[in-house]
Amino acid sequence: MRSHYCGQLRESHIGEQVSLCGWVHRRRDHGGVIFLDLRDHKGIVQVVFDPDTVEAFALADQVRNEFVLNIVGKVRARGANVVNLKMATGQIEVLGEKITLLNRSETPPFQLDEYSEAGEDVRLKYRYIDLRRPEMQEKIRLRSKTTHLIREYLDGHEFVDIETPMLTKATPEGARDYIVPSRTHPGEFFALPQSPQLFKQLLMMSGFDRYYQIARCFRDEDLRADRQPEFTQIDIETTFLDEDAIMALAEDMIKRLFVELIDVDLGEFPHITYTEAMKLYGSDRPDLRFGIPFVDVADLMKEVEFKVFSGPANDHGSRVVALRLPDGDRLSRKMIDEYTRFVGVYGAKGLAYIKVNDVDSGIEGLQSPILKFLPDDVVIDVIERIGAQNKDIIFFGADKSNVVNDSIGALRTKLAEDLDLYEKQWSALWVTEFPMFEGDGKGNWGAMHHPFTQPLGDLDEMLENPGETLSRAYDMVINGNELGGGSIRVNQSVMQEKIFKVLNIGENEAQIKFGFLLDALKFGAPPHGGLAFGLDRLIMILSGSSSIRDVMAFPKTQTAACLLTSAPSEIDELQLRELNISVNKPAK
RNA sequence: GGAGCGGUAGUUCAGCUGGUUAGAAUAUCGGCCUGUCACGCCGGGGGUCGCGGGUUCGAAUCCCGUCCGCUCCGCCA
Repeated sequence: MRSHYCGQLRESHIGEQVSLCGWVHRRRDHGGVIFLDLRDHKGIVQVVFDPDTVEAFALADQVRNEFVLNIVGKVRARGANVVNLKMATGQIEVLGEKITLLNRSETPPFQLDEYSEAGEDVRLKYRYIDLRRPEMQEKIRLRSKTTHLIREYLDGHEFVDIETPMLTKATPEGARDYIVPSRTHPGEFFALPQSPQLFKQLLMMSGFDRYYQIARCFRDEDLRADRQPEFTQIDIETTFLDEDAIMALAEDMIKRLFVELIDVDLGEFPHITYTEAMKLYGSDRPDLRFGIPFVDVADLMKEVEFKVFSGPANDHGSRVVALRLPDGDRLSRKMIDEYTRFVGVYGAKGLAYIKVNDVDSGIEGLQSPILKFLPDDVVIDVIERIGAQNKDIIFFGADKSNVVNDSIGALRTKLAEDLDLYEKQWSALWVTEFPMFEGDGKGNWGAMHHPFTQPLGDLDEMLENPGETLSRAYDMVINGNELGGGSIRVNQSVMQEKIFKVLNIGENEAQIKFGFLLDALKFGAPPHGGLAFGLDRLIMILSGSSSIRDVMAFPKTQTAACLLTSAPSEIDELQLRELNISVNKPAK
């Protein structure tokens, strides 16, 4: 039926008879001549109909947008005065000889041209039409190319692609599970996997040496612009490799993807420890496309009444940092108010700042609502430490450490975005030596990565001092996005038991939840480790998308619903009975 | 669970200090047009102002509730 793609026709085809299949992108009727722009996924070509070809002309008159046609015609050069340089096919056109109407179309719910913008809800309801748009075609095709290259790379490095179950065991750790009722075991439930974590570890114990899977994962948590309940991981696990070897391999793979897909050389990834990342940027996924590091000044302010920053008392677990924005005089009062509101979202109770008018004039050269609350020598010391220059604005965060890190860290990236402070386009790095545990301040510990991560250092010391214990975990960060992460796993049951002990998971509980893993560790479990990348986020970055939904063919809305299929939906009474489920609908 | 923005024609939006018949652009339909390419010109049709309640002589507009979409915090690795 088809001899050529619409978008592929060029001057080299002039004189050829072609048969094209596609959708009517636009129709221009000039009475005596009709132009149809025919579109397929390769692009658009103009087809001309002349009244001499009576039948085809009559049909071209009837045709409307998004009708599906087969057109037979002859490629010819356009006259010099009607060449369209905006079109890839603009040097030629097809003289239409015959139209076969393959299908009609109702008027589309939104216009498909590049000049119209439809709301996302309409686009999602008619996703099959939205995906016809070249922009969406490009993103979904980029995704396909990416997974292809990943498979090619990993296959070439002796990785084995192995599928793991989707119906699996609920794990109370981590995120909320999506639950599937079991018909054959009344009252019992499967969970959809949050990640293939334990299965891939078991596969290492089975001697597969190197495993990968492009695996769908599920987490029943609230959505964000970069988070969907159902998402895809590039899941990787290896045996007998240490973290440096694993990072080197993953880095090589990602670098190749960037070169081959978007022609970007990411360079060698610097390594930075978690501790340093938090100290300098207040974030475990710092955006290093620009500088502006935190400068700690708490020691200079020991004697200062902390209230001037609206923070809590100067006690343990708090932090005071300064952030130096060069040419800060470009910020209006209104913008500073806006940033004050912005940090408030993260729990900061205010945003103190000092404007540096003339750095050589001492205290006289400074301007700030907080100056009157601070001893002059303290202010001068701070200004000196941060290396202030004229026109700078110095922001301050003073509060509990996590509030300072979250709020000033977010302010740092927000300033970069708003003021375009980027010094380079790409920044890829590794963050290493994450803490093993995070506490709630009441002596309860949770695993920061997951409980199967190996701690660094002595195990007895870990039991003594969980808060100080680091781990053999690592994250890859690109432009401030956590792209992936992993760790060297626990492969000895003694170690695993001690970790459970810190997590206050009793022997019984551990047996019930992870008994199969603890058993497996006793039968010759080799050293192993790996990592997982968020495929969706990777495609977002590669395609420059601001929403994860734009790189998924059929994403869900913020309430985790599918506007296309109207899922989730109620099910039959009969289905419920078979599953031994009764539903209590919440009162509306 | 919380904060913010939005919901008006098929679509994108204006109207919102309450007051005749709710507008624009585009799409759509009809007519004209032989070189356009976001064609042009003329004419027409098209509205549960998200939904429910309230205030009022009168509500798209004010108030309360609710649903939906988006962004963010919490949550989530």
